Amino acid sequence: MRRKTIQRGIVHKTVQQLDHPNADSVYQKIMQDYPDMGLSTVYRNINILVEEGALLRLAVPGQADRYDGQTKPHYHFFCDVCRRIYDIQNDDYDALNAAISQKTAHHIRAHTMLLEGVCQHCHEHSVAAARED
Amino acid sequence: MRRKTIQRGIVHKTVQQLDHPNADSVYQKIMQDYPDMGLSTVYRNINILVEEGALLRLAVPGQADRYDGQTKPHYHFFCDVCRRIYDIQNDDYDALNAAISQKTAHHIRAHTMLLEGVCQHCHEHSVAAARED
DNA sequence: CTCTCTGCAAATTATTTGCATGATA
DNA sequence: TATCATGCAAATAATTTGCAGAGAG
Repeated sequence: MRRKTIQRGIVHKTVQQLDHPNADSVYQKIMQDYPDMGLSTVYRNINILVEEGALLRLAVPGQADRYDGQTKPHYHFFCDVCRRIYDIQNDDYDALNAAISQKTAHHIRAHTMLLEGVCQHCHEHSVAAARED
Repeated sequence: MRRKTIQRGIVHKTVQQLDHPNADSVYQKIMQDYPDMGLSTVYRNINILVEEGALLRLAVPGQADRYDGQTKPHYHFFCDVCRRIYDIQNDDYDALNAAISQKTAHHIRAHTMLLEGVCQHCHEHSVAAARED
């Protein structure tokens, strides 16, 4: 039987407090309040939480995996420039869902779509930079 | 000036011959015909080809990166059960593109959407297995 | 008291890098 | 012949595992 531990609760709460963190960011944050927790405990509990469906694991190109503690169905957008992950909610989520053909797959897991490109914020930055040339 | 090398051509061709391979699969395949090529040469040239846009890098959860040598715009579907990657073409590609709101992002890079779930093939298998119980 | 979980250190996997040598413009 | 690329081995980064002891049921 699997026990519910203090450490797992802390890991879960910390992932939810941060913005799509990787395992090391979670560890660093936890260290501030509980300096005795080990990195492998963070990894072990993250894996258990993902297995239980309490966290979502996001694979991003060329980086450590990120985690998401949000439980409401949504998708993700990864900005190639700032490497931030944005949640795709509501209208956009519904539109994408409607477009997914049942031919392709039997079942698309909620949450797990990852789009990739340049976010509005970074785009405006690059346009502004170009004007200065 | 970057030179065009024999090895880079071999790496490119080999990725195209295989079905969304990881770097090691590409290396193993190349070894059969060119046993003197080094693994780091495979990695180095894969990275150059990705940078040039000749290959696409796909990050999948809990595994080594996969590569795709197809240049026509398309998206991807990763089956959580068999861990195969399927290309999403034509009709489905157009429908997904139409659903992507400009609110979310300035520009979604072609090719880079990764859906995740259970493919038709694995779904039928699991239904058949359930009938036998 | 038993058995799971933890923290640490060592192991593993995927990928990158330093360097002496080989190949190409 | 000056550079750039290669192959090898060592280095690095992310993650997992083995194990002795702590803690919960």
